[in-house]
Amino acid sequence: MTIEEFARKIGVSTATVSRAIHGKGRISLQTRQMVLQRMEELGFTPNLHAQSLAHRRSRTIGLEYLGRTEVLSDMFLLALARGIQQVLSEHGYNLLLNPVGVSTERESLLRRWARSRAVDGAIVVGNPDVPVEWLQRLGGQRIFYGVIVRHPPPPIANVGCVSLDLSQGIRQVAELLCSLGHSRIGYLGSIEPDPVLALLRDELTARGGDILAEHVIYAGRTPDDGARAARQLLSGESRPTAVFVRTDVLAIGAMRAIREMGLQIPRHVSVVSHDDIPFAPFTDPPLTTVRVDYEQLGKSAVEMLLAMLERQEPVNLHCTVHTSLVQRASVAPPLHHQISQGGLSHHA
Amino acid sequence: MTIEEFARKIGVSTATVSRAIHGKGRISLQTRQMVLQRMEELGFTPNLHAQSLAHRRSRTIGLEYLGRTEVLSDMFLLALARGIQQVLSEHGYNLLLNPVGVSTERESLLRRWARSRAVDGAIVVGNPDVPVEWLQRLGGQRIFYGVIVRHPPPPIANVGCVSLDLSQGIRQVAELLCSLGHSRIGYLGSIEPDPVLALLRDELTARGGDILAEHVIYAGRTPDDGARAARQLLSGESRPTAVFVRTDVLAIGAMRAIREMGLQIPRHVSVVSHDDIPFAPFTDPPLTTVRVDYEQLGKSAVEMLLAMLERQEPVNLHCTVHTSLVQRASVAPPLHHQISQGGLSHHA
DNA sequence: ACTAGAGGTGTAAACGCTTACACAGCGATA
DNA sequence: TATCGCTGTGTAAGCGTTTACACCTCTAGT
Repeated sequence: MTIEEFARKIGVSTATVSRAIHGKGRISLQTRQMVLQRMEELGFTPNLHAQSLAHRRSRTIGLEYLGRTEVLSDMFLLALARGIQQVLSEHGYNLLLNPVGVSTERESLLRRWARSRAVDGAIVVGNPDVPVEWLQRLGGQRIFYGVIVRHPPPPIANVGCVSLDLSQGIRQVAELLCSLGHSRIGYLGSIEPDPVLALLRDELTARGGDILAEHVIYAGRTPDDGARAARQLLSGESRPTAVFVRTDVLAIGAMRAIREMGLQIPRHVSVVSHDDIPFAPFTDPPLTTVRVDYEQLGKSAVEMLLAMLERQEPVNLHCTVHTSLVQRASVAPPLHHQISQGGLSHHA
Repeated sequence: MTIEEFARKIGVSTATVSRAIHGKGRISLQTRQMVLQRMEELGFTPNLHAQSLAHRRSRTIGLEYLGRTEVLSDMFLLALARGIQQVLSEHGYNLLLNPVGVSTERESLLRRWARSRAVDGAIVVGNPDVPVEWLQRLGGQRIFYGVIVRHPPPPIANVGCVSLDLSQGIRQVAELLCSLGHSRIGYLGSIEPDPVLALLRDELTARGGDILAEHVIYAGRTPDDGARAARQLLSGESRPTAVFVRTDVLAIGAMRAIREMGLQIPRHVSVVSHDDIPFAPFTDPPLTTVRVDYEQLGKSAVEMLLAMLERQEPVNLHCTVHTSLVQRASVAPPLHHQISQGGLSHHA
């Protein structure tokens, strides 16, 4: 059923129907309610494409995901999507997904979206990151973007960025470990370079702890990498009493290796990690880890994007999302601490 | 840039441009190539909404997910989406996501999609299932659906169904356990009623194994539920030498409980489970489990849907996707078997 | 030489909505 | 009573495509 047919059926003009639908323009309250009610009754819904064509906007935004697909950590996408969807639905927007494909052509796909007016704007998220040149080229178009990025680029017109600020979570890690009495902490990283090491070391030294150079080791990405690195780290002479593992995925392997070495967690070694993947509460023991609120990341990105779309001008806010520690059973005071200093006082 | 502007710029009519784009209608090869080339150069992309309006189809299909959001097992959505996207992109279709919201209004949202011609068809997936009445009401519309469903409903016009056929995977479980020498097997279910129990029991008894009534226990959904159930199951007098756990999520808890009871896996008790969630290879020990190919499930649903869309008639195929066992370290011959019968012969 | 048919192109009417503008009715003001 | 302004409604011109139809130019068949 078209608007014309419907209008004739209820005895008004198409303009009146349209005004009733959008609630703007001059229309009497009475007519408006009548039209809306009869819409329900007759089941008339305006054609979306005709609307988009006339409005020159589709109230649809696109989601583009670039990058590596990882078995275990991909689930952050789910949380991200949930956040994105949530905000979009509150504003009556739809979400369009780009078809999968090789990444070399992703950029032209995005451009195509923009030019065909398929979307009013897009959220771009990359793993591990969205290349800066990409973003710059994106800025040239008449469309707005909200990107979720690891390393924020210099400001770009029409491109709003949201990134993570890891410092808060890391500070909490330092606070926790030091307050438990750990002073010699191991660092099991993923890939170099990794600013988190410096962050953590600073926070630790400010509280009397430290990360010795020989206790820093970069592992890789998989649980097996983590296991290997843990064996290496803990087989040395002066073994740290606590280990910070850069990702939960690594930590899963590391904890297995630690157990296999005959050490107990957290009795002999405490483990703290990062990301809080859905599985983290179910490791053995449950993992103390820094939660990354991907849902919030998605929400913030969409909010920035929508703000731009509303005003039709770059609101080039660069905002960040904080992290925070989730404490579970994988940490405890160090063994020597309990004995030599009788210090259970640090127990929460 | 509109098609008119572009056509004028390159000195042809809009009709010619359109014919070049779609490669149908009478147009000389030479002209066509010229137009396409100049499209690249000038960066003209036809307006999607105008196209959809004129074509009366959008080459977009919707994805509707109904149901419970579970922490750990939701990732099946990711695999599903991957499969869906894959097939869609091969056919040049886009994917539209319904905004999140309460499930009571989901149906009217779907109807709205259909009536507003936002999508040509939709994939519907429900957890745990899509209500049959729903499907029946869906069938009344002029749009096609591909639904992923646990219990296939009676045939409905315009609604193609794909569901899982669990029998193959379950048979393989029985084969594996019996060939290893297990004869008394425990069943740790999730929620009643559960047809898998009957399936497994049949396959087992056909091979000399069995599930005693006192070895059947329904746990729930979470790892903690699994742990509780495992303790109950294995603390009895005659404890089974192997346990089939209905879901990996339950198994994670069950395995922890088993370890805590001082039993070794698989030395004292073998564990086989179902779903093969991404984490399954990383449990301790890695879980032997039945893989459910969600990606394929998504692909099949889309293929059915697209077939209907092409021919514009119900191809009411109801297809199924099979499962298959993935063997990992959580199974071994039973202890008594190794001793009393010296039977390591069953080791693969 | 004339026509039939086919291939190539252009013109203009849809597609189903929005909205600027015109216009009718009507109470208030002069 | 004529004028103004305001409210509510209708008319019609877009929005940017597709495609049926008309037209023109060939080549081939008679």
